[in-house]
Amino acid sequence: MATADRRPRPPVVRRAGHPTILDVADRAGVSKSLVSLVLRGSPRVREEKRRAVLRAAEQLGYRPNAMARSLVRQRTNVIGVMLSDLHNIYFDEVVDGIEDEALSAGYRALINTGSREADREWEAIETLLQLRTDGVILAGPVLPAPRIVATATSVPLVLVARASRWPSVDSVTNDDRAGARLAVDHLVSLGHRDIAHVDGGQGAGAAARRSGFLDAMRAHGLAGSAVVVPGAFTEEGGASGVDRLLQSRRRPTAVFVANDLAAVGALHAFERRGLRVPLDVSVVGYDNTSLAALGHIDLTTIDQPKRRIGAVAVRLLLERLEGGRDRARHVVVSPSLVVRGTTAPPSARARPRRPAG
Amino acid sequence: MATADRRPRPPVVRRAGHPTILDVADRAGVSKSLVSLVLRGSPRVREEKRRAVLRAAEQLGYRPNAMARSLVRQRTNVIGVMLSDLHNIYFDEVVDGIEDEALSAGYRALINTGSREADREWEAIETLLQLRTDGVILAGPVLPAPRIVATATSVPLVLVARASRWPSVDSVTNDDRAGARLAVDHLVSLGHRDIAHVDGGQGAGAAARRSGFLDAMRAHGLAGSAVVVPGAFTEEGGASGVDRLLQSRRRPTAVFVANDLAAVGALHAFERRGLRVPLDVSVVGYDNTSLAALGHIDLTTIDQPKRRIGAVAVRLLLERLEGGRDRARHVVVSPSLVVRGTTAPPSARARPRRPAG
DNA sequence: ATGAAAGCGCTAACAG
DNA sequence: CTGTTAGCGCTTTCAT
Repeated sequence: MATADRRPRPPVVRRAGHPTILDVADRAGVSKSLVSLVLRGSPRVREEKRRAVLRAAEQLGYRPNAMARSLVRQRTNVIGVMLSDLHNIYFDEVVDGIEDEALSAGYRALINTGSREADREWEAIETLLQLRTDGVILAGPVLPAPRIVATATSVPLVLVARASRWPSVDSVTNDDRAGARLAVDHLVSLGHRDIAHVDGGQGAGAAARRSGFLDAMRAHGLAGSAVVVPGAFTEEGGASGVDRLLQSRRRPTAVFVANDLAAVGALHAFERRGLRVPLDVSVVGYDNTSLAALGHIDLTTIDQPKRRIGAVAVRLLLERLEGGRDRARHVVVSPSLVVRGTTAPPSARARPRRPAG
Repeated sequence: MATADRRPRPPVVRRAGHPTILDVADRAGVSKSLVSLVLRGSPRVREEKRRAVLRAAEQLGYRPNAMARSLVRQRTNVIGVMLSDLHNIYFDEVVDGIEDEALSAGYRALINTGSREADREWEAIETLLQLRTDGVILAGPVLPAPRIVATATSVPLVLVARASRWPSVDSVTNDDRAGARLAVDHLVSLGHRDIAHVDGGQGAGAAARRSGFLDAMRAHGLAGSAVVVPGAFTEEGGASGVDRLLQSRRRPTAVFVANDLAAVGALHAFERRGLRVPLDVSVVGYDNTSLAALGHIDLTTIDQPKRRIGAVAVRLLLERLEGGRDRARHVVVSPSLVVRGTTAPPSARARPRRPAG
């Protein structure tokens, strides 16, 4: 009756670690297959045994081993997210969108960060891939494009917030040119004509926002007064851009800054020079991060539908994973204007007051 | 010679998926054991074969399957991080600390978020555990304590930024009472006597900061003028706290707010009433998040050594994992004062100006 | 120095 | 409806 002696030695002693499906089977007095069936909610198990299994699992504190399962299933049901920079609050909401969408499709999202360094980004991605996540979302990578393209050939991958000039890689981005246009239109409609742009340097989308700005100014017949100064997607970048602006002969009445953080830097730079926003000068940011919404900052800005961007990224992944899509897709979502307190019509400006210090 | 026919049918066709160690072995003309040895850098392999294996792996684009490896090794070398709230910038730096320390110990940190909801937190933890991460760090959980305690008995777990009253659970926190004292000492040394505290409600550490504030005031013989109004760890919480404060007969000359975000809300509330900071009133925050450091905000605050907190959390985990520690440890780190632009000596205050609107 | 074989914990046919 | 069996990809004795 006992088949035990066919195997070298049936281990009598249980490992110290987690209980396995076998422990549950023993305790419930059934085979491990039965346990597997019950645990996965198969309908064709006798109620009696089902309960026995469930009880045994409960008592043992059984917790399925996802690795073992994934190993045989050949899929993990997890989506890996390589978050280049945890400190960039822009991505907070994108990740929210990713998680919600993933969850409702039966996937989990696991995040690994890259500290905005190419090497660490790569390690993060590699970790995710070795874990065999079913797909990978790259949120704002600084990684050189060729590596991304190469990776994308072997695993479903979508790029977020970084336009891919490589048509083979899925991506979802916002329309930066359109966003810049919204900013300019808003300022022009308030009556501004001397509008400057503090750009985002090499940052993702910066080039498009810059040219969008110039196009829009041109469209309004304002090409002559359009000024662009170099900046960056940082507080410091916005501040130094404004400093440069204030050195020039003709001070703009409004400034469109490449993103919210830089806009806050700009705010501070104006403040330091004794210029009041929006009385003396109007400021528009980009992204509509939580920073812009703070009452103390109250920044007029261009909103990106960040949660939706995240959700779409997941959709794209699922299309490949479950829909068998093959051709790359590039989704571009529309930004919109959010008017807050840093923009107003240009006024007869008071002579700039020098701060006390 | 061929042993092939012992197996039902040696699969001639390779799966579509990733190449395996076996593919590499075939290509290099060695056994899979040899490949395993080479890949793990064993010294006792003939140079010739080693190179053959490496080349084959390279050509195939072989990527080890971490799940398969972990399954047999019985450890994953990953530390799971349950991040309750991705939007709380306080944790950005803590996670930096976690990652650095983990990396230098040969571990990877994988993040799963909880959206500050108990249920989702639990799912996040469960996911991590089913993945068999070697240990788990809970960053700011809102989860009911009993579950945490129960989990901690079956897997190395450390709590961050939430003091555990359950001595069995490792934790690392900052000394909130000491921090509150630093804030009060600073304000008193500037000459303030009428100091109020906008508290953090039910938030983690709020109670300790509150009582720390009261103790410190008492120590300065200022118990009589110490006022505490309810608030929360949110912008709104800080603003409403200040609103309440301004309704009372005697306006304080300085306010210690429960955290930076709330302090920014307080800043705005004062601003709305036409009160200037720090001319009319001084404000101190807590945490020294990146928000406080923005030039436009420039908040005096209490710094928590956030990266170190993260690093210590990993250390605690490793002590259990590799050092076999058994008794729980509770590490408390010291906060420090960071003076910026929102605090100044109290002045003969101008009568509060009402804003135009 | 290298290969054969036995699993790690689980799922999935495939019998009965 | 339930148990048997053969792996998933990899590590690890144990022989050779």
